[in-house]
Amino acid sequence: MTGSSLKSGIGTRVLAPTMTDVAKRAGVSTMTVSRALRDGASIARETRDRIMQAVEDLGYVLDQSAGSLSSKRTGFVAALVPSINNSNFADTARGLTDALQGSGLQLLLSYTDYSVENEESLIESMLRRRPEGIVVTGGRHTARGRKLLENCSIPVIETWDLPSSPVNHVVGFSNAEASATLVRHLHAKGYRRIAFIGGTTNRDTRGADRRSGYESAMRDLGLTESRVMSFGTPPISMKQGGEAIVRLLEQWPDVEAAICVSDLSAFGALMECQRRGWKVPERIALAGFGDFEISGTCYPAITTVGVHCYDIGNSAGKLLLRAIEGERNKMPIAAETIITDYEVIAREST
Amino acid sequence: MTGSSLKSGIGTRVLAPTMTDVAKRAGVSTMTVSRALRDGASIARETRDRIMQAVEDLGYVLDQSAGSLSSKRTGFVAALVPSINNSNFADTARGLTDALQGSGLQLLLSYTDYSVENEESLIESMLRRRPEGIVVTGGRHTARGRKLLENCSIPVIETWDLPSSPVNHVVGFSNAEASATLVRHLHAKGYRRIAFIGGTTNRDTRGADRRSGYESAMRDLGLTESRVMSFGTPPISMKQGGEAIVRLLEQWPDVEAAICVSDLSAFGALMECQRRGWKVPERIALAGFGDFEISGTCYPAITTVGVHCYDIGNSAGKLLLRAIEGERNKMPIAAETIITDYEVIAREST
DNA sequence: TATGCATATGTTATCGATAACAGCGCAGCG
DNA sequence: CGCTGCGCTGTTATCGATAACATATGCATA
Repeated sequence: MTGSSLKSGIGTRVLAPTMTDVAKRAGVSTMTVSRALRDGASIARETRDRIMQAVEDLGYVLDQSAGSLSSKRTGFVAALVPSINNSNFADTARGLTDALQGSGLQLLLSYTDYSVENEESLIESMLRRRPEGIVVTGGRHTARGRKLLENCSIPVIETWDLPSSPVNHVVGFSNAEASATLVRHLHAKGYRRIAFIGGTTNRDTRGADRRSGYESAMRDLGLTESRVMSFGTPPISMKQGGEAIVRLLEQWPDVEAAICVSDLSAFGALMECQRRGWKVPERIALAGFGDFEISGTCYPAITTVGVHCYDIGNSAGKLLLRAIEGERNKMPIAAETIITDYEVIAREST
Repeated sequence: MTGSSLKSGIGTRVLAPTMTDVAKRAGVSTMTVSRALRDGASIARETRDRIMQAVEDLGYVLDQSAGSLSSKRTGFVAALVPSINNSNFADTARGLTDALQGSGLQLLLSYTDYSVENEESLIESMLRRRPEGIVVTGGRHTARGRKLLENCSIPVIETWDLPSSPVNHVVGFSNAEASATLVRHLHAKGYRRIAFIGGTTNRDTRGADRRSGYESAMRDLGLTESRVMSFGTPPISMKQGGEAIVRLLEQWPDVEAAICVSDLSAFGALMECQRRGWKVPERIALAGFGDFEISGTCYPAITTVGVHCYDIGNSAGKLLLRAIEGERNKMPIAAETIITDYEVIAREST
């Protein structure tokens, strides 16, 4: 008999109990145990109690990987975000988790570190585990990553962006347009010599989109001289934001306002200004992106673009549930694009 | 024949290809395919190429859940952190990921929202998927959660704490002792009327430990009047830190220094002071905990306790690898406790 | 009493891979 | 020439659960 029993000392460990062990102990078949451990199945109260007791006695834990092999349901969805150390994406993850709550689906989260190569390998290792749906951040992938997504035959959602040719579903917004809106807001407030601070590469595609949105908005407003300060590998840190603002004002001392690629770099810039006694917004106005908690708390509070991170995740989660439901009923839903809201939040820094 | 083929339109989707499909196409047995897809197995170069071509043609992705059923290796470890929107835990996750890099083990991350009840259900759903190891945050669990961990017969690591009776391995430090060290540091600098700002409940056990460390250190120093301002549900936000400092100074206007349960609340308190024109550290000195990026960047920079978050994760990851190796060789390693370092980082705010 | 149906449980086949062992061909060697 | 050993590939059994179908029992209804 394969036994239960646990660490009774080094080396004496026995195999974990299986459903067969539980069935034997409860005097029923494994099928009955299987039914007892899920709900909805018809089973006598007394039998279920006996089984539960056996489960308890043996310390049995269902082996879902075995179960999903026959049921074809793994009960999880995969989500890839660039970074978990970023409250924007953390909020999206939270929105996803909340949407999945009670659906029987679990979220398995991983982070790409803003690298599409990492993303590719994560997509593959996630798909190996047969998730029922997958949520990725952004619309840029490696060729192979994209192919994996296209061929995986489960619902795919790209978030935080509006890819020009989506793989499948999309929940996001135009970072370029949001950035342009911020430029127009500053312009309306009277600022003309507006600069942009961001990272040196396009690794952070949303950051790159924000820069291009800035550039096109400046052109549209007839402000031909665009001032882009690129500094540091994305995502740029608070500290790098501080260094960037110094360089910016060295290079273009006449700049009146600077838009930073994110609130974090804007905050770094703001603190550096305070350190140097440069008044914000009098000497230089500062704006960020993302409405992180910090930008509403700091003094002066930072003008930013509020993107609805939680909603992105939550909408993606709900859409995913519908899509997975569709798959299960063999009635796949058509690809959808959900565009989420954003708004300029004017604060003291501009 | 079970086919490959993908979205050719709604409803016409076919089942994902299996290893059998690949084997047929390459004219070999499934066993040979299985060998080709792993490394180390002896296989003819030409055969492998043919198989890889078939894999490519069909868009085949290995089904690991099927594989791990027979091999008894799922190739992943589970990690539970209180929150992902907290750079301390994000750093720990990063340390873990890095340690696991190249080991063939993948990290599956989930967050408990600082709730031991959530933790319990996450432990169970993780264990259902048969991870090869599990890392949890803290030493407090529900009774059932603890039992699950004790009986799961895989290596368990509790982090960020030094539980009095650990389940198995531990990688952490004493939050109480670290907090006490900070109190002594402030005392040495001449501060006497030192307060503590934290949340209203013990939900955040590490926060609670820091408070008790503060209290015992104060007693030890002969400073009998301890001033604890509890405000907000843990983890307390920046904003709540701001409100708490105001209440603190209302209640005890003579307070000279305040230790906040984390850098985030300390930052909130600092900004509120600036808003109100209260000079830091002249009117009130502020210290935090955790050495978040923000406390080194803000102005004035915040004195804090640097805990080696990344190292906690990294050490836990390395320990886990050794432990899993031990399990695989049927030579389980003995329970270890690794105590990580911390230090007071004195900055401008005190 | 016979019929029908719902409830409760068991039996058998199967999910998709891998472990363990077996077999085949060929090179090297005595 | 036959034996040994290695490199490569195939066969069979199996991992632990669930789907699908079969069976048994009890009760209501005609």
